[in-house]
Amino acid sequence: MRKLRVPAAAALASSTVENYLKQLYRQQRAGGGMVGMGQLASAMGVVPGTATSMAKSLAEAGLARYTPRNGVRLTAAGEQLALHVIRRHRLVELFLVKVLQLDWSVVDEEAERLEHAVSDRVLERMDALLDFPTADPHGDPIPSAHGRLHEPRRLSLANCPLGRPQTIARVLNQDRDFLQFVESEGLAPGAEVTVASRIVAAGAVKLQRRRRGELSLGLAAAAAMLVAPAKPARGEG
Amino acid sequence: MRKLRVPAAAALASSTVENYLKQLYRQQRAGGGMVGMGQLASAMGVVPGTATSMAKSLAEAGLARYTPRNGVRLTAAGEQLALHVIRRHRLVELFLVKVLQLDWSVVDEEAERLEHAVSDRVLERMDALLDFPTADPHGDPIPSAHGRLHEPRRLSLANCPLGRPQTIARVLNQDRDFLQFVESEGLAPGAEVTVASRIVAAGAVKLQRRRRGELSLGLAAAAAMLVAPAKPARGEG
DNA sequence: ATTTTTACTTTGAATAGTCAAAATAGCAAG
DNA sequence: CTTGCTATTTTGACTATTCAAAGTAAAAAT
Repeated sequence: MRKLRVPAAAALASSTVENYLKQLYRQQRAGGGMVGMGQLASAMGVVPGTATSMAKSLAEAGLARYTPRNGVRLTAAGEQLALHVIRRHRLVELFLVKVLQLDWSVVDEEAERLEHAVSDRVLERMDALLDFPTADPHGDPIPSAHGRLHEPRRLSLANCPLGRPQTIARVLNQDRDFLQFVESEGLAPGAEVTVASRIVAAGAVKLQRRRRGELSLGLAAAAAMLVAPAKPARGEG
Repeated sequence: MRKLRVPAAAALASSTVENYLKQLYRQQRAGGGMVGMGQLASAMGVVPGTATSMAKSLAEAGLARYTPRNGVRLTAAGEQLALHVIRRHRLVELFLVKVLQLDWSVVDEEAERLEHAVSDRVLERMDALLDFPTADPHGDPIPSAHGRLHEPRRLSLANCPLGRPQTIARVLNQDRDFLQFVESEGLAPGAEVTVASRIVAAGAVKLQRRRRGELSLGLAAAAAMLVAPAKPARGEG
């Protein structure tokens, strides 16, 4: 008799571990490779010693590689798990907005708690009910059930060409107030804007909106708004 | 300057504590008052020593009264918290059935995990989306947001009058196989049946269903099916 | 090169929740 | 009363996660 084959995603991680994985995944995306204990610690809101010991545990569990005084990096297994957590998070976010009508500025927060409690069974239902969406309300792509993630590289309002209409594709900053501002100014994903000018020295980006007139953004804010070249609408090309 | 007034339900309990409260609430309903450490322990699947120490913690937190060698009993505060947990559980169950189309035989299980992760904000939305329901898919009444619960005392298939049509009102046993059986035999809440006879010595209850003919149930199963006298349908009174 | 800084690791301790196993209380029989 | 049984309580230990604070290595600065 052969052993029962257990699904790949059967690895059970505590929600603490899930959060570390998620964070590590982000950081190693952003930072290119090894994540330092200092970064990890401050991102997780713990003291550095805690990050060190968690890094070791993850390594022991085969979810990460840890080199003292150098950093951690997820293994393939760790990355898969991270992607599953991210999938849960983003699907839940979209679900909360679409089905429960919550404001997009709060769903990140809510999903943070729910992502650890949603079973595969429930997740599949949400996925189906939402008609297998590919992005969450902030424009963040949703990993597939198999842990595959396609992140198109995009320009932002801070570095896209001037004078050409752009569609807001993704908002990187999940801060509540920021999102509320973005929404109130009509800059949610899907909105169309043109960057009129940039004064880098002053750190300001001047936008031209479709029917709302001008708006100035700080450079940091502009960099958090990813865009895609707008499809020329009928009668405009 | 006066202190900010914090909402009553602000007490934060770990999910472990929430589970103990829920369990305690049930047991002291069923058993009349004090709950013994043995009962609590076996209901929670822990050793008696663990129950003792948790009982003490609950007492320290003001959620229960604990008398050594006698038992625990929830305080008013503990009962309120328990009712909030039960509200979350039951609302989530109904949501899973109605919105996510999960089978009622599995929602108890799922709600067990979600009930600790659903915020008030999310819960209110579910409540509204479900149009403020008063019972979950098993017929269990849903406590109000203020922690009030109305449990009509009901007869069961094991003790209701013979020969009179009854409507299934509530199924007390949440066991997956049992629920699947109940459903497949057309005995879900809302169904109408008549108890034809009871042979107590043999522990058997014979039912007459609307258009499905006879069915025999064990006494334990019958006792788990609560009923209400059926409203005489038009043309039958 | 030697010092200083910064980042990291280690160590010791705390909390929540748990178990195993030893100690004990209360009661039931004799 | 004394023995025994059962339910309960205690004690000691263990895991996961965390912090504070002391120790250390590598990099930066002089």
